[in-house]
Amino acid sequence: MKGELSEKVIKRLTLYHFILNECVDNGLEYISSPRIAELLNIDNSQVRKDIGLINHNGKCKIGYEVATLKIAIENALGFEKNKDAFIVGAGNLGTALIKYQDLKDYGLNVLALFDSDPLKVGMKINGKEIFHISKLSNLATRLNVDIAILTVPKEIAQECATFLVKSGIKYIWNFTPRILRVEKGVKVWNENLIGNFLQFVAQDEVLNDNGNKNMHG
Amino acid sequence: MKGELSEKVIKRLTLYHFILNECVDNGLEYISSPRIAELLNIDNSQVRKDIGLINHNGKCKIGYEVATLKIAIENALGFEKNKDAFIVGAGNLGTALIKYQDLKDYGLNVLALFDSDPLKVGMKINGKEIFHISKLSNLATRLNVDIAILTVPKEIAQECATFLVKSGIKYIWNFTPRILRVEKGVKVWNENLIGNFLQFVAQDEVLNDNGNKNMHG
DNA sequence: TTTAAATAAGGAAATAAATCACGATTAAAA
DNA sequence: TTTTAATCGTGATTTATTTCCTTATTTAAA
Repeated sequence: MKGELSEKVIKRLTLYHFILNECVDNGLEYISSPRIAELLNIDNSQVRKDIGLINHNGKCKIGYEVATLKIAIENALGFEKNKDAFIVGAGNLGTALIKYQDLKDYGLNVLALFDSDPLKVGMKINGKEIFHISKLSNLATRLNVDIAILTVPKEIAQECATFLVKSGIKYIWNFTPRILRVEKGVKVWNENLIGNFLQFVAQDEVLNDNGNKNMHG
Repeated sequence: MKGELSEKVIKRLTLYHFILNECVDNGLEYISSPRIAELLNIDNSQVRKDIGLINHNGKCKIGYEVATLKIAIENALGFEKNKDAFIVGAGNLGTALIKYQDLKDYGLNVLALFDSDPLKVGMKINGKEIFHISKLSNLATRLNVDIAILTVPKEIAQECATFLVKSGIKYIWNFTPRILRVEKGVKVWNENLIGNFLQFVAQDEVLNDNGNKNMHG
């Protein structure tokens, strides 16, 4: 890999990966950069640049081999490495995520959920048990888990984050609308579902440009 | 507003909005750009530039007024406009989203869900009825809805999208891992939950830099 | 075999974004 | 009142990203 991939490049690579999966389903062996670019409404040389960044080569006049490019992207983005995680907060979003097959497809393996509600503790969702939050430290150590998906109410987001860090969690995928204070060495990825979509809708109504667009968030 | 806001600016503005909400909860009246920048691990002049883009002014030596900056961001991002939407696909993600209070907080009002499963049709989730997908065209016209949240299985994503467009839908918030072909005038926002997070984890393990980071996706 | 057309690869140019630097302002302390 | 220090606002600079353009390759058609 030629250095670190930027956020923008990563997003496009995941979109290329979507397209490659569809090619596999349809039995397509090759796909060209102009074709990928057309589907995403972007410049075709950008597609080639991105693919070049992960050191993958195509064939002139033909395009890229679907099977090998797919693997190259998976390797570049770390999909092939299995990573264990906990979901903290067994509410609607937490339970939706545990049922979300895609997480597993992309190598993120959720081992258990945690909640403080005694009514939820002991229940199983999709075969994964909900433990009381007080059990998290022990289990994180025993199972060597350092990734947490935080889906608790915003009011307790910081408190939970502090607890997670104390329990040895190093990566927090934060679905709460709070900016978490964490100590050095801990990384937070803030997921922000709605912001971009609304702006996407709002801005278009202002511009009223009416071109078709495929955008990624 | 000074022209169109870039995707990156929008993301940061939503993060500032998170911080401002917390300030309101804590009774803080003013917040400075260095403070916001510190929470997000970004440059403080960037915070000022972003806020300048939405034509909001701060006070030297004091910072920005929380209440008015919050409103300025809400106006810039269109949170204050009420927008009606349908959820298409009453699976796990669809039902989680209908229960997700944040959508409403940000002005996105989900009126109903749609599914093709006869067992689901007629049920209500959070007071919102699940209709058979065949009813969508009529309801979209009657209720003047042009936003659809697509949470169906990937195998039928394109088929559904084509149907939605025929039914008058103009904005598709696409949670499926497929790139949708839509005609001119229809906009697709591709939500891609996992890609960035995994890269975030994977890349850090390679670098092992151990600085703390708050990042947004 | 030759020609034509589609494409990859990658350097160069143009555009966009982030950072730096500093003057102006202002609240609070001396 | 004067000084000090924090902060805003913004032009200039640097860095990153995208687009453009040319060359080389290769398949398929003439």
